[in-house]
Amino acid sequence: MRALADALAARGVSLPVEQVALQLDWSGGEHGDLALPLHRPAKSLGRPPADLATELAAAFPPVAGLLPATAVGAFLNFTAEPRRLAETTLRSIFERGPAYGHLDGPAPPVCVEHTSANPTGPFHVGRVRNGIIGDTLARVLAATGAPVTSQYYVDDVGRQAAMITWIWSKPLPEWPQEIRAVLPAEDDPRERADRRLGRPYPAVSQYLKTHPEAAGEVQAISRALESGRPPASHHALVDKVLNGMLASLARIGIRFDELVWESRFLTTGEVERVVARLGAAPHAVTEPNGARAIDTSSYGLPKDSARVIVARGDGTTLYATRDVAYHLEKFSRFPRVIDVLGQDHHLHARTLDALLAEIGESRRPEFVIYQDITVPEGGRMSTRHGKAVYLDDLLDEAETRARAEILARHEDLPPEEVAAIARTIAASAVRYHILRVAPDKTVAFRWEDALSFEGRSGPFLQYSYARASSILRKAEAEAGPWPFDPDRLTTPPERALIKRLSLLPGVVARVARTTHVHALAGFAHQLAEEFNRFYETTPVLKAEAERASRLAVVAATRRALGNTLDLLGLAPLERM
RNA sequence: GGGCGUGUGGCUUAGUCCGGAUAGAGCACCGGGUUCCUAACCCGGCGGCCGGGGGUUCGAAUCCCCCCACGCCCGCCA
Repeated sequence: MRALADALAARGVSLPVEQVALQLDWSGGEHGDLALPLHRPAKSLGRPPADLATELAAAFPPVAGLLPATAVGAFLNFTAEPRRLAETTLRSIFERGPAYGHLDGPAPPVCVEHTSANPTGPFHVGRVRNGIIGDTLARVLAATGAPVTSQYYVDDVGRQAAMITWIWSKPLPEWPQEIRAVLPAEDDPRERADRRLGRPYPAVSQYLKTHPEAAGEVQAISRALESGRPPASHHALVDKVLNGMLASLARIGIRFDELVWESRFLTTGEVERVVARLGAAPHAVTEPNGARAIDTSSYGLPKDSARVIVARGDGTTLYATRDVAYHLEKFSRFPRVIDVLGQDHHLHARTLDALLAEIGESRRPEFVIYQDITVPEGGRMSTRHGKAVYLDDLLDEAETRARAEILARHEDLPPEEVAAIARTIAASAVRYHILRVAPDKTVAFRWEDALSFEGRSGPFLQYSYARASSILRKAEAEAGPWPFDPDRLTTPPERALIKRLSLLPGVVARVARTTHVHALAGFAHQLAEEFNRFYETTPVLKAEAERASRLAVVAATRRALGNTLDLLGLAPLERM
């Protein structure tokens, strides 16, 4: 299929119209696989487009793997020769196996930083959108042949982390009453650390607004953290909360190659060097109170935020300054650097760009910006405003429902297997539900949608995979691999399915280029849909002459769908 | 006020970067389908002046301009 564009371009030159190749477009419709609109060239020739189409169709030389070009109205249509498409597609899937859909590479090493939520407590669904996008992007980039490193930037020196240490370093009797009130009457030892240790956080945040003396204590801890003398319990505490949070993410398949602790850049002196470089920068200014700043008005930032403070009068630094140090380190290791950020960080991204420019750094991270997840009452999901749905709660509910669905279908499965399948279904439902929406679109969270196992959902993909597995399981007595005869794969559902299978590598390439991971989610649904149509209309095990060839189609679909699930971070299921 | 983003059937959305044929899908609703490989499925139907207006073009959901609505950001927080 790829060769088609080249073949046409080569011939296009010999045709009277030069810009032919530029008009090529995937139509994917009933008219053909590739369509060439001829309105423009016809106009420049002063001829009716339909005439030109007819003439070109007749004159177009045969191309290997293509049916003869046809003229429909003003369009010149090309269709892949189904026999050959089946042949090359199935063969490629069987040869490449788990790598089908992957590109040959190599591609330059890339760093994907995502999630990086402050270690202050459990994840709500809004925060998890970052990880779902980032983790999926990392998987797709790896499939292009790039060595990928995913990073979680742990802010262990900021005010948020200081708040956690502040409250937990006090003996319980000394806790302010309004904070203590949020603790449950009895400690549940089974509770994970992020939930237990993060529980007081919203109350602390509230309390500090009205209690300056407490805010002062937190400030003191903050300074201690920045100066590299953290309270004894600090690191272990943050580590515990963080590990609880990571366990939560692991439930939906999100994982990290590296945890990057922000404190590291302070202790190595890298932040200090950044401050020095910024002090010597072209637009460096010093505020009356001794704070160091950069005037970024020449970078087109909104004028109200044109002055970016990089160090306070007391010498302590701010998030943006430390982020510069972090990015310099990333640039030293990776030719390509991607940051996944919520839209509330958009201004920060532009500020970071400006600061990098100020110190003469020419490289920039690529930002993948996504919009909020909102709640039905309005506004975005937020722990502090008490408008949050926690990932664990959502997954727990999804598991409960999945279990009921499984039990309604299978009475004989051992409980452990039911539980394992339910976990997998729950994870895919939640992950897919977030993944399917374009990142620049706000997601309005609704329980009934997030818990859907039907239609455009993760479980639908898994169900399709399970159906394919089931057929192959039943056929196994006769053992694969299945030889196929392209001449026996001629029904419309078969052809449509095979065409879809052939598209996966192109989708991977496009997603890697655009970072639009939701497009892969869309492809997965189309593939599963195509397979289900095939499944409903085309007998496989009971077929006679076509049996082996159809089994090959099922095996190829199972493979390609499995690879796609893997790229999406969803687990395949042999039965469900 | 300034900046960024979004607006597509009742609801959720794809397509917008790179303009082309009848704007794809899911949910809901209506009507069908299981002696046959898992009905978490399939088939059919209903439902769209693509926020509004202007412009460019043979052709606009897509490009340009203006307006409206909604969300977020505009800290010596992160």
